[in-house]
Amino acid sequence: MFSGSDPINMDAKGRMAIPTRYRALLDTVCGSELVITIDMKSPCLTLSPLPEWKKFEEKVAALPAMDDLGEMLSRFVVGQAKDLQVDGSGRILIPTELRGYAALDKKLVLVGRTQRLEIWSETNWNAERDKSQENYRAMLSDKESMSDALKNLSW
Amino acid sequence: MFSGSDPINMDAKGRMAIPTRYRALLDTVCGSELVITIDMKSPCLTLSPLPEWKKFEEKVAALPAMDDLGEMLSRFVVGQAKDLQVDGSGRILIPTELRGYAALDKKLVLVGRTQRLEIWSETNWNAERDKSQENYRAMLSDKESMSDALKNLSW
DNA sequence: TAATTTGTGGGTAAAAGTGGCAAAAAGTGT
DNA sequence: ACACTTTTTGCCACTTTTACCCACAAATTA
Repeated sequence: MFSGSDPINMDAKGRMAIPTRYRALLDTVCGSELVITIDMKSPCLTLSPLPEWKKFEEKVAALPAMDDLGEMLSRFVVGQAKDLQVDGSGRILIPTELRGYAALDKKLVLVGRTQRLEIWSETNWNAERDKSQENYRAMLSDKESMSDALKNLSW
Repeated sequence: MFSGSDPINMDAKGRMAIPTRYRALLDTVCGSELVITIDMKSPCLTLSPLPEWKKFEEKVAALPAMDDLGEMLSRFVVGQAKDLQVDGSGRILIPTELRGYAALDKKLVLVGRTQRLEIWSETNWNAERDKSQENYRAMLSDKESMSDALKNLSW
């Protein structure tokens, strides 16, 4: 569904334009109703079409009540999820309270992750990419510990 | 499918001509629909016919969801993959956001890698070639650490 | 050397992205 | 409850980018 990255400027009011190549798609899959929340693993936000989000929310709700991870996800991910509507000019308003978590300022990067989108500050995005790249190269040079998954990924 | 390297100039608008010898081939195998993304191992971009790309994307999608490697590839490789169409003059437009990663400026080198193509800046390409050559010679002189595969590679 | 093909550089029109204004809505205090 | 301030939202206009087209130059071929 979503792939590729787009550099986008957030305006002074915290609004971000959705790339035109996604707009028609979003309109058909969810009537342009989106859900935004934090990503627990990385300093970025995630943006999903409403139906996709609901599937995730149900999975979290189904976790055992005493499960620590479930509790955490429910509180911080579900607990901070907000509904958004794409406005007439194809933009969304990123809630103030979420901007800090992902350290968003003017320059953003919107990243397609198949079922959902990620919103990064340009700074965090570049830093994370460089870090991952180092890890990846280290994995490749250490043949011993290389996972089967990686060995089979001929590319 | 692809082999050999071609020096190509990127114009001021970020466009790059596809060598003539590939054009008919690309038209038949993928209707000139290509996918461009970053290479995690090296500071270059990779360019693949759409069907080839899909195979890779499926492999990544099949990796365990909690796998760090899978997450990394999905985010940075799939996440930055953009579809391209060869234009009427046999050129492609290299997305702005990918140019920086591979440090592309005017002089590029297009390298055939069997199933896909690599796009290098001339500077990075020369640097990488020199570095690899040194490594290779070092490996050849160190018989101990030479892998069987390399020993059996008769030339 | 002429003719054809390939590579390169622009021009232009359309589309997309961005910023700002102003009306509307919500919040605040008297 | 009303007036005033602040925030939000919708709208419009400007700028930048992209896509498409054409023209010229270089290289290849006849």
